[in-house]
Amino acid sequence: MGRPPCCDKEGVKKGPWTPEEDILLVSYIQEHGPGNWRNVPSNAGLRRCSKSCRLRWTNYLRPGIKRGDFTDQEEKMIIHLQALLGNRWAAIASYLPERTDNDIKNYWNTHLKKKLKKLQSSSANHHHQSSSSRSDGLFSSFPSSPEHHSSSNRGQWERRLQTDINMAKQALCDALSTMDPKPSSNYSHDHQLEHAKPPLYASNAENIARLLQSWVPKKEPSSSVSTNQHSFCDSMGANKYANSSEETLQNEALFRSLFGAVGSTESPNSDLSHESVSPETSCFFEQESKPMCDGGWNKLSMLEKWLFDDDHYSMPLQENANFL
DNA sequence: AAGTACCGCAACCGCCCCGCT
DNA sequence: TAGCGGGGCGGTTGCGGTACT
Repeated sequence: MGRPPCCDKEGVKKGPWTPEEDILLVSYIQEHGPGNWRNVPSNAGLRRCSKSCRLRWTNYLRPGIKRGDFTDQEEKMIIHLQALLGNRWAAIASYLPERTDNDIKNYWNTHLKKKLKKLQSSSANHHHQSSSSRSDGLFSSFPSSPEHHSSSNRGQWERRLQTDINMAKQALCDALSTMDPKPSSNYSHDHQLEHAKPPLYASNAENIARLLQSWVPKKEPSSSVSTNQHSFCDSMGANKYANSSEETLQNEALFRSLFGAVGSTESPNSDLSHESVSPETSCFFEQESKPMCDGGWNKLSMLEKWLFDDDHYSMPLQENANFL
């Protein structure tokens, strides 16, 4: 007997979610809590696949989700975590409680990949005539996956990776345990979110309010959905991108702080060492942390510290330098 | 102003993991 | 112990918006 589909293919609506559907879903989850997704569509009166409901909730409606521009700090964490963990977006997202794995994945694919590629090519040109080992080491610090490594080093790489993952988890555990008297060994981002944001559905109402704020009842259901959604996004501060000059400045600052050694001639071990977090970046971190209500980022400073710590930054650099 | 190309993101698809029986 | 099924995850797609010609 074959496995039945999670939902009937017939009569199941696909495509963009309407505000009405969002409201139905959020109302249901507020009342019953997330979980048992198989029953959610029927119980909530939605003609949607259970998976679709779950995704909509986790990627869009869940409380505490931050949308819009990624901060430099978030970018750095994503870059470093991607180097460390590969394309394990859920794992990466667990360290960025306000971002979803889908968001991070999209951001990586659309922004950071290009950014790093661009940086890689520019640096390759810059160092073409000089010793290449330096730049190789730098950019090999951001492998897309362990497959990029030679098989002879893979075992070693994996052991180090596992060690660092464990250390990261421990650091995060320590950081989070100070927020919540009930420590958890499970680090799904949902759990972290719940710990970091004590009121379970605190921002649901906010999400819905924002949703409704820009929602004009549509006359033609098929045509206004995306417009509404964009308005929703805009109303949530997702003014997608800053003007280009500002973005350029930010990128430069990012590159300087992230890859401060690029184009310079310091010793190889100085890659992304603590000087990679420039004073202005440190300052930025401080300022950036404060608006995070509940002190979430402040509480995570241990992890940040770990992430930007010399030793851990140098791990992938030094290790990966051997893989090319 | 119109047509085209490109980009970003929400959502879907299909595989995998893991708990339950 | 094997099979089932729910849920999670990463990769991919398709659509709408924007930039360019």
